[in-house]
Amino acid sequence: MAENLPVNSLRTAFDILETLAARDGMSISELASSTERPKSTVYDHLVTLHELGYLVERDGSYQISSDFLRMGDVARQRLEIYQSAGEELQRLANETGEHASLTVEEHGKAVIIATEEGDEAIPVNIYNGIVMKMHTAAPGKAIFAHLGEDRVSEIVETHGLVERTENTITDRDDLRAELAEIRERKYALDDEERLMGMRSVAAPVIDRGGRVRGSLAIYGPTNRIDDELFREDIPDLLMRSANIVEVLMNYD
Amino acid sequence: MAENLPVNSLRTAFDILETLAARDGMSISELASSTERPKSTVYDHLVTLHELGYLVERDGSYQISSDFLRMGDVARQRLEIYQSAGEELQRLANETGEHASLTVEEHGKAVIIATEEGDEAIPVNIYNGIVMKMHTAAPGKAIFAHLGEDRVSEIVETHGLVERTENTITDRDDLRAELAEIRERKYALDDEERLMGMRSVAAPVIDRGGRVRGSLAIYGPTNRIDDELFREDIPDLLMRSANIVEVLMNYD
DNA sequence: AAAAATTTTCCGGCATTACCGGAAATCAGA
DNA sequence: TCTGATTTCCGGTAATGCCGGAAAATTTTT
Repeated sequence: MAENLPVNSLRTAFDILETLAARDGMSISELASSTERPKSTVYDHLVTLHELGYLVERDGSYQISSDFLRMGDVARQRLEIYQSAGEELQRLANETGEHASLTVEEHGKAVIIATEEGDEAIPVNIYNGIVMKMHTAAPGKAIFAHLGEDRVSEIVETHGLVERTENTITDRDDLRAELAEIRERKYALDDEERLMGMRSVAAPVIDRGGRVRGSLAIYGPTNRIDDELFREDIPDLLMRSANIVEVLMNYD
Repeated sequence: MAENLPVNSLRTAFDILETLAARDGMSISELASSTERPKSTVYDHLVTLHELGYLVERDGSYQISSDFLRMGDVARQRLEIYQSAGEELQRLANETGEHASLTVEEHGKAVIIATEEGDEAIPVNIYNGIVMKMHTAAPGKAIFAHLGEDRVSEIVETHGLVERTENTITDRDDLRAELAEIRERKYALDDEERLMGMRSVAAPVIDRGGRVRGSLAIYGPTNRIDDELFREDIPDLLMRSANIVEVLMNYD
C-alpha cells in the first residue's frame, strides 16, 4: 500500500470515493479525517469530482453519482458469461428458493457480479460487486480449482488463507487437495467455511478454450440446506445450469 | 469543458475510464489516440488504475473492474426512494408487461437507477445508469414539473431543449405550460417525444417535505400502448404505485 | 528464422500542479 | 446579533504528472 504510483492523486481521489461509498452523507471535515488528508486537499478533489459529474450534492453533502452504476453495468454487460447466465440464474433462484449468484475472479478475488433471490432467500449481504477471498466460499473455490497451480500460489501468496470460521481452509496442502477434489467431482462445497450457519455450492463455467470464466452458486442457511440438497440436488442443478451457460457462451 | 480543475489528472483518468467503458478491449495505442493524449501518459494512468484495482487485464487488454458495479450499487442502495420502490417496480412490470423504471435527477439530467422488464418488454436500451435529458421523456418531465421555476431555468440554460423527434418540446413556454399541466394532473406523458414509436408515462414521487425524489415510469411501443392505456390505465397504476412509494419512504 | 513493424514498457527531466497551511467566507445555532 | 464550526478560497513550494524518446516485448511479414 505504501508503494508509489505513477499518478498518485488517483489514490487520493479513489480513497475519497470509497469512503463516500462506505458511509454516506459525510461532511468535508469528516472526509478529511477519515482519509487522513488536509481539508483543502479533500476539497480540491471533491470539487473536481463534482465538476466531472461523479459526485452529487444532496442535502448539503456529497454522494457518489449514478455514473458508477452506469459504468459498472456497462462493464458487466460486456462479460460474455453475464450475458449467457441471466436466464439460468433466475431459474436456479426459482428452483431452490435460495440466493443464486454469478461470480468471476478479479485481482485474485471472487466478485459477485449478479444475484437473484429466490422466495426463501435469506436477507443476507449478497449484492453486486461484493468481493470475497477465493478460498472461503464455494464460488471462489470452484474458480480456484481451474486457475492453474502457479496462479493459485500467486493469489495465496498475495491474499493469504485467512480464517473466517473454524471450517475455513487455512493450510496450503489442504487447499491443494480440496481443489483437486473439486476438479474431480465438478463442483465445490462450502460447509460454513466463510460464515457460520451458511452453506454454499458452486459449479464452474469453463469456456471452449478450457479457461474458467466464473461460477454459478447457491447460498442458503445450513438448517434448510440438508445434506441431500447440499451434496446431490443442488450440485446437480448447478452443473446442469453451468453446462447450459457454457454452451450459450460459445455460440459466437 | 476547457476550464481548469483543481485536480486535473482526474479528468485524464476518467476520460480513460469512460473510453474503456464505451468501447471494450482497447489497446494502449488506441486509448491514447481516442483520448488524445500521449501513450506514456495513458500508460501511467492505466498502471495506476490497475494497481488500485479499478481496471482488470483480460486477454491482454484493459477493462473496467467490478468495483464500479459495487460502488454504483452501494450508492443506489442508499437512496431511500430505491429502497422503497423495489416492490412496486416489479409489480408495475408484471401488471403492464412493459418496462418499468425508477428515475432520479442528477446534475440536471434524468438517470434511470432501476428497471424491471415485463413479459412483453421491448428489448430496448434501458439499463442502469442511463442518462436522458430532462425534457424528452415522461420520467424527466415528471420530476421537472416539481423542481421549482429557477432550477428548471438553470437546467434548461445548461442543457438546452434539444430536439430528439418532431414531438420533442423545444420551446421554453411550451415546456412551462406542459409542466404546469403535469403538476395539475399528477402524471407526465411522452408521446414519441424522445423516440419515435415509443411512449412513456411517469408519476413523480414526492416526499413529506414536498421535494420530488424521482419518478416511476412505464415505457412501451406506441402500437401496444393505445390511448386508453396511455392516458388512463397506466397513469392510474403509476399514481397508485408512486403513492405507495411515498408512504414507504416516509416511514423512518 | 530472421527481420521488420508495431505495441508496450520504461526512463528522466522539466514545467506544471497537486498539496496544504492558513485566511476569508459562509453557515448553524443560540 | 453574536459565536463556533464548517466550507471555501488563496498562494507558495515541494513534489509529481506529463511527455519525448529509448528500450523491451510482441506481433507480423518476408
